[in-house]
This record gives sequence, structure tokens and C-alpha cells, in this order.
Amino acid sequence: MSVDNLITYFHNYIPLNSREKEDLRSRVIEKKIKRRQFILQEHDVCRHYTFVVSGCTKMYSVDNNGAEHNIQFASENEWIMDIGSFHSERESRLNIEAIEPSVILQIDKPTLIHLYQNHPKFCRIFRVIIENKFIELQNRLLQNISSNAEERYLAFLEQYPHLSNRLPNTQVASYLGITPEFLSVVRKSIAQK
Amino acid sequence: MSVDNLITYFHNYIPLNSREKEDLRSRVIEKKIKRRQFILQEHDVCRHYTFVVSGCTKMYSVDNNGAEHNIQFASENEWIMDIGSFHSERESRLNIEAIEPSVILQIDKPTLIHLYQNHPKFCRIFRVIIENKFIELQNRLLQNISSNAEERYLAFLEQYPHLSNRLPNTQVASYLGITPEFLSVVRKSIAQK
DNA sequence: CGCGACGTTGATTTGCCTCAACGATTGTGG
DNA sequence: CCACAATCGTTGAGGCAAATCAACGTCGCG
Repeated sequence: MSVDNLITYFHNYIPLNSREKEDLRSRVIEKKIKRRQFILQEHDVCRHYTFVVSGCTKMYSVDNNGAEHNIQFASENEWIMDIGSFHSERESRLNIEAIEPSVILQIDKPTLIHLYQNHPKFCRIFRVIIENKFIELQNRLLQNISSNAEERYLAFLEQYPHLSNRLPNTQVASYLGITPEFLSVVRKSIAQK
Repeated sequence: MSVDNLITYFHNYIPLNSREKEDLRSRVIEKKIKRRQFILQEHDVCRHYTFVVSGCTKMYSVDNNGAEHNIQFASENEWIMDIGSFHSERESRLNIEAIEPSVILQIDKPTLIHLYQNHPKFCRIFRVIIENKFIELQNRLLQNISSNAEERYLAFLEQYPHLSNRLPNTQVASYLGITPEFLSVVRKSIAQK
């Protein structure tokens, strides 16, 4: 059962008792997602926290020129969602889509509220999860403001070695905020050193 | 008393009872900070969550060339801290400094843990605070990846009108990730329209 | 008063984009 | 299972956005 992955994941933050485990097990929804299938589509409200059990997903926005900009990837044991839309229940401007065939677990808002109210532990766990995502995001923003394309690419390779092998470079370029053509130039220049 | 500002602030998230208020009052530290005074300096551990009561502060990193890059401003009723360093207790690579003479309130880690353990309400409040900071940061990253300097500047003016009047343009430029000279060009170009 | 921070302008350079083209690989429908 | 289409990675020519460097006037502050 895929829910066990999630239980183990939570367990690594704070051990869960059997009531908490059973509550999770009965409420979490499991889905199989095909490559290129949407988990969230622009103009919809983000109704779930999504936990990736296997496979790989991305969250991105589409600008006025139709270009995609990757905000985040999520592979095994990572969370992906538009937190803003989820909490405000307003239309999202973001898309979440599978890059590989994936298995995901989803928690909807009533479930999350239920967990918070009945098991204060989950409030702590999700606070820490969000904190960690915040730290990651802040580092990334810092990279973006202060480094050029080559430095950002090298930092990406170092920080996400498991992703750099799996992802097409077009996706990496979109994440770094450069064009695939220029990433190709950067890669060549690095290889020559 | 400045602590009242913080209590009112929390109250707007979730009403506090008198025990919670008294606990805050007795543990929160108030400080007056001069212009250009450091609240956190690179290579120190970030030991406090800082709440700005009045004035204005910035958090920034210094790159290899000695250039500063503003990650965040915080003025009245906003939080500023290096969450990563605070929780890991590792040296910060960031500086937090007052741009204006400021009054701040600080919560250290033992206090925060005490609050979390004795008043679960604070766990919820800080989760929501971090969530909101996360959303703000994500929007900013998106801006940075997908927009040019003029678009980012206009978005900044719209989103932080109270800051754009108070801050020197050098600080704004550092926040936007461009040089002050180029911001000047951008501003001129906007004014001519 | 004098010094340092600030905002602006201009000349030049550079990092990255755009567009076009090409093989190589992958995926897919017949 | 093959044939064709779509995606991918790369290269190159040319263009534009933004950086760099230098200079100058203004302002606030010690």
C-alpha cells in the first residue's frame, strides 16, 4: 500500500500512534497518474496537498507568450501543491503535471483540517514541512538574484543530482529561467573545462 | 508597550486567552535598533524570530564580489529571520539590518518551543504565518523567472506601495536583482509613458 | 563645511535571447 | 513492428536587455 510510504515519511518527523495512522489510512486518496496528465490545471482551485510516492511531477506557470516556467519539481517523498490557491480557494494560476508516470497520495482540505483538529501532531509536522520548503525556496531565490546561468546550473546539479539525470534539459532550463539553447551553451562551456 | 502590537497581531489570526497573552508578555524581548544596526550578522546563528513594530529592516546576502542582494524587507507588523539558520542552529550566510531606526520584538528558540508545547494555538498561528511568507516568496520567484526588470519594478510598486516611498532606489534595485543604474533607466522609461 | 550616500546619464561590453536549422532519439498510431 | 511525428539537444548568426565603468550634481549628516 502506498499510504505506508506516507506514514513512514511522517514517522521520520514525529512517530505516529495507531489512531493517527488509521485516520490517515482511511482518508488519504491514492491515484495513478500518466505522463503529461494534469494534477492541477490553471483556473481551477487547488483542492489537495499532493505527496509523490513514485514518479516525478512539476509545477509551472504559463506566461503571456505561452512560455512555461517551472517553479518546482517533486519526485519520491516530496510534496507539491499551490498553497496559496489551496488556502484561499481562489483560482490557481499554476499547473501541476506529471513528467513521469506517477503514483500520488492526496489530502483534501476537510481532511487536513480534521487532522489538525484531532491530532495536533500534524500541525507541527506540516509546519516543519512548510518551513523546509520555505528554506529551499529562499535559497533558490537567492541563487536567482545573485548568480549567472552557469552558477545556477552547477548549483542545481549539486542540489538535485537525482533529478538532473531524469529530467530533459528543456525542463531544467525552464526551472533555471533560461532558454534550452542557452543551457546547451552553458553545458558545453562546462564540459570544456 | 510594544508587546501589545504583537498581541493584537496574533489576535487577528486567532484570539488569545489571558494565559497566552501573559506568557508572551513575560518572554518577548523588546529592542530599539538604530539605522544601519545589525540584527543578525553573517556567520552568526540566527537566534530569534524578529517582529518589526516600527521602522524598516532588510535581510540580504553578500556575494563574492561584495555586492549585496536583498532577499526581504520587513516593516511594521512583519517578521524577519533566517529560518534555516534558526532551526538548524548553523551559521547564517545572511545579514539582517535596520534601514530606519526601528523597534523590534524578539522570540528566541526556547521561548518558541515553550509556546508550541504549552499553547498549541501558536503552532497553528506560526504555520499560517510561514505559509503566507511562502506564498509571497513563491510569487516573487515566479516574477523573477518570468518577467523583465520593468515588469518586476512595476509589480513591486503595486505590491509594496508603502515601501517604495520609504526606500532608497539602491535598496529597491538590490531587491529586484538589477543595478541601481539600470533601475534609473527603467524609471525614466516608465515616466516617459 | 566636507564627506559619503544617492540618483542620474552616457559609452561600452557582456550575458542571454531569438530565430532558424539540423541530426538523434523517443513515442505512437496504423 | 514499422513509419512517421514529435520532442530533444545542439549549433550559429544576429539582436536586445542589463551590467560595467566613469563621471557629475544633489542632498543629508556629522
